[in-house]
Amino acid sequence: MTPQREAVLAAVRSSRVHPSAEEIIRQVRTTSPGIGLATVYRSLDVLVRSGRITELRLGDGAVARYDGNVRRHDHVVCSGCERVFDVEVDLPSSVVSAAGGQVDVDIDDYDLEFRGRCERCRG
Amino acid sequence: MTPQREAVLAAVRSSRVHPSAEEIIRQVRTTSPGIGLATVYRSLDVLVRSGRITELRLGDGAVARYDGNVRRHDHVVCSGCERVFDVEVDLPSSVVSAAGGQVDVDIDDYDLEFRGRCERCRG
DNA sequence: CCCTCGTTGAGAGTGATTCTCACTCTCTCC
DNA sequence: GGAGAGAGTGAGAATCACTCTCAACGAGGG
Ligand SMILES: [Mn+2]
Ligand SMILES: [Mn+2]
Ligand SMILES: [Zn+2]
Ligand SMILES: [Zn+2]
Repeated sequence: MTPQREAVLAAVRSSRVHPSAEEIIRQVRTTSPGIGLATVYRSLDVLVRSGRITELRLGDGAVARYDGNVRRHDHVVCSGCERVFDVEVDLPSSVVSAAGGQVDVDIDDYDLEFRGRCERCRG
Repeated sequence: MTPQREAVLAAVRSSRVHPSAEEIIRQVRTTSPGIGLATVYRSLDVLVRSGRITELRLGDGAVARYDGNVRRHDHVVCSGCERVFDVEVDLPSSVVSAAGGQVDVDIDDYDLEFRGRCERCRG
């Protein structure tokens, strides 16, 4: 762990919005102004690989978002403003085994993403 | 519907592999050799907007994949070979309402993606 | 025929991410 | 208290999947 990686990790952990790389870079540069773009992307990769953060591809998948909460949880994405909210729901294991019963794949994980309109985007 | 759009639709519908744009282009060019890249992307966009096909962002989300099956169903992705399989599971509506109860968002849809290793990639 | 307009194909452009490379640190190990 | 090795860095070029621009085309209605 280098100072740059610590700074990136701190930025991801302290954010509540599932930030994109660009948002992370802006945040990190407030305290480490000289950090390079490539270093931030490399740090994110190192942190994801080591399980300290999670990478999310939500919505149209155009940009990666990062999550400092590595406990299993799911997300709700507003289709208006694209904000991402955390939810903790539990998918009955019968659903997972039903899926596993239909294809010859050992399922070991899943991602569940809900979509809808938030209160601001409803009106 | 122009001949190009028909050709793209036919290619997506006849594929069983949730093809990417590149795979679709290759297939379409076997019967319509002159079709342009931009036309294929535009056709895919038209077909998605009109609800005749679905766009999927699976796995790392780097490339879009398309699905001629527009009935609601879910997918299992092999983390070894990245092949995509269809499954029909039903998510209890209590799970959706549990999610909706935790955030102020009117949830109207969800995507559920399972991950695991297929029989080929296990050994 | 002739106009209009939606569509097309080629190629340039875009945006997020990744790669390359010269340079700098931080460790050993004399 | 250097010397060398190796990991890590920042700048900028490169990549990749798409998206845009634009001149040309082509069906359909006067
Ligand atoms: Mn989260
Ligand atoms: Mn499918
Ligand atoms: Zn919203
Ligand atoms: Zn496989």
